Amino acid sequence: MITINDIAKEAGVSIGTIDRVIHNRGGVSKKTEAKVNAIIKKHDFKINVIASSLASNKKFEIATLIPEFDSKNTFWKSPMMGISKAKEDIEKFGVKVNSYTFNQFEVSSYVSQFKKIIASKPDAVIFTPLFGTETQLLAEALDNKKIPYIFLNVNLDGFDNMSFIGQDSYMSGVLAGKLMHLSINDDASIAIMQTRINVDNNHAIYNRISGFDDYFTDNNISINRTKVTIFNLDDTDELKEKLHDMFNANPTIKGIFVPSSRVFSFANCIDNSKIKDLALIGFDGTEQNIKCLEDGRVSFLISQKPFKEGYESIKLMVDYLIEKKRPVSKIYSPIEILTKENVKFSMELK
Amino acid sequence: MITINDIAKEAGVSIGTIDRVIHNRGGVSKKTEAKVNAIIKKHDFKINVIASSLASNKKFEIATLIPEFDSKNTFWKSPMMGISKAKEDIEKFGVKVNSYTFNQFEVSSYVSQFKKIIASKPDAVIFTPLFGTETQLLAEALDNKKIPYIFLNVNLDGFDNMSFIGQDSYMSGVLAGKLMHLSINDDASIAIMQTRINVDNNHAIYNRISGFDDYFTDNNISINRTKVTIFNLDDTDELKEKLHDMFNANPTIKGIFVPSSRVFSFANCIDNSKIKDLALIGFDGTEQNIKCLEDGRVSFLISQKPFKEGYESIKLMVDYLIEKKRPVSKIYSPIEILTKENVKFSMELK
DNA sequence: GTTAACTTCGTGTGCGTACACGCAAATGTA
DNA sequence: TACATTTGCGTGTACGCACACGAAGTTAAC
Repeated sequence: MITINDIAKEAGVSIGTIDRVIHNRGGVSKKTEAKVNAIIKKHDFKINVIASSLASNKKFEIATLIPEFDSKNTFWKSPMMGISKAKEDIEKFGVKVNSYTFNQFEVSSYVSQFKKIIASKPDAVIFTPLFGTETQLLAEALDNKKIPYIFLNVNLDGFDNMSFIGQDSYMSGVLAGKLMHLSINDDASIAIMQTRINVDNNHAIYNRISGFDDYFTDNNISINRTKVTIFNLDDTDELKEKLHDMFNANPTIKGIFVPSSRVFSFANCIDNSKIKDLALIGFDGTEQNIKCLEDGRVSFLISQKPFKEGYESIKLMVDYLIEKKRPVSKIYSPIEILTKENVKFSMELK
Repeated sequence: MITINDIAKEAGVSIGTIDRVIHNRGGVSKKTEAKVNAIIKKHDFKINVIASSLASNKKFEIATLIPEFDSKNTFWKSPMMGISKAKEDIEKFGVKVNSYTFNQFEVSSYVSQFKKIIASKPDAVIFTPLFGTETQLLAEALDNKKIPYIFLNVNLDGFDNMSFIGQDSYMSGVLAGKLMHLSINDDASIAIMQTRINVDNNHAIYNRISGFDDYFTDNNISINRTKVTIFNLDDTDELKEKLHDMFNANPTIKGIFVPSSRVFSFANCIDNSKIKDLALIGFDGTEQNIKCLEDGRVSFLISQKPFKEGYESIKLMVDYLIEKKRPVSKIYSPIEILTKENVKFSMELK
């Protein structure tokens, strides 16, 4: 393995000069440059990434901004954990990650956090552009400063974002439709549970419902589907009552589709005797959901590996910052089907 | 980020001593060691892999031995690609990977390749212990030389292997059973396609069939299941004839379970008009299988991410060689369900 | 001869690694 | 007891390889 030193000797110049040639930093005569390049080519010299990253003590800062999570809305916990994991992994490369969160129900919190980020002069930003209009303005600030940014989980068109990482929510809805179709008889009917606007990750939810609906429409399956709206998922009494009314009004309901990560809330409000005959399908392998899956109260969970999304978004950005590798513009996470049988193997390897 | 130097200062000793503590090289008094360890723990010091691998100009060599693949038996292609990818990734850490393959139908090829590996004096070996008796002898040689090894894809008990990475084939069979059950009516019947012994990855196949069977038995589902044996999958004529006979003999067959990666062979030998009403379930997201999935001739594929298995086995070993991190003794890959809807998102991120 | 503009050199830096060596206490020997 | 030898514990530092910047050398221009 040839080193910069060997080249310097062979070319009869110092390693400083070699370094300038390699990095095109100028200040080298045409003659010397040609000579050095010839030697580099001759020996197929490749820069030693290890030594390089040790020497170039460049310190990058990446800022991340995603919605906060709490014990009820745990959706954003996984991406955050992925970000944290990536943070550890890349620390050794001298890249710092500063994580910010915002309240997804308050535009003002989004804006103010974003402004903080811009003020911190990061080298790159990874964020969830939940609010279109405001993002317009904020992204412009990043564009002006030539700060690269990646959209995480929510995609908006017409922006200069380097990439988008997230799920194809529509397709995951279609898949949910298929699984539901397999799980119930054709003469049964289905309830689609909706929550009030501004729910956790509501952008995706809308698409999931479309996909779910379209599966039945496109395949000419005439299973009856009812949309039921719940106002407060944390109000167990309301939920139980609503469900009770629902089953009374429509006793043929055998499938319940919950297009959010809250399927466990429903599972916990249905009697054990009744739930046996029901197919519940929901999203995201959160702790509570997995519990329901394991004891058979939920049939399928669809997960988009949100941990990995968070993790990869950082890794991608680091690859860009350090090695100038531009990622592709859209990266879809896998749409994973979780069942009782495979769930315990579904956590990330390692 | 805390360095070895900071620790030395804080402990009031030299960095040499810190190094000895970190690597357990002895020659440090209990007192000093405790003190240093406390500081290491306090600051959560992690060795800087970059600097470490630069300094220790050690060149590790990992040998891998897995079955060869060809255009028909493509199962082993993915692990090999995972190995190749990992190879690239770790090259910069001064770790070399030498890949060997053997003919899975010839014990002698396994043994001779293994002997080559031992002769090459590798620092670690990753291999598929397909033949038990022979492995006994060969693994002993590794034990004697204190060369660590990981089992890939096939697990054998009673060995000193550092870890096993592979799938829980039994459970993937159970899952296949569940999906099959969902896909057909209770009055239909199922054909389980067996191939002659010595088929690609036959170890797993046996377990898959057990799992599949047990799903029905354990859940008291009385769907009729027939086992059909095919001698040569590459003989299209034999296959077509067998299938034809089978459907004649048992017209209620609506589900076909192929416990290997060869489900595409079956799909390609069934008329388009007939296949519409059939549920075909197979294993592994090989190119040909995915094609069948996409055009609807196969309902489900179950995949254990063999690429990732290959990739992770190397990474795990590198972590051990460089950082002395011992992996857990058994690592199961996810049992992934592939459908028409999610298959295009299932390739690895990046 | 002075200045400015180019080129190139030399070296400290990043962070561990590993080995040579120093020093003191413990043990051995006569 | 007096001295030598062995152990045990630590120190100091030369690497590994590229990076980056101040300083010095060279050339050309006026």
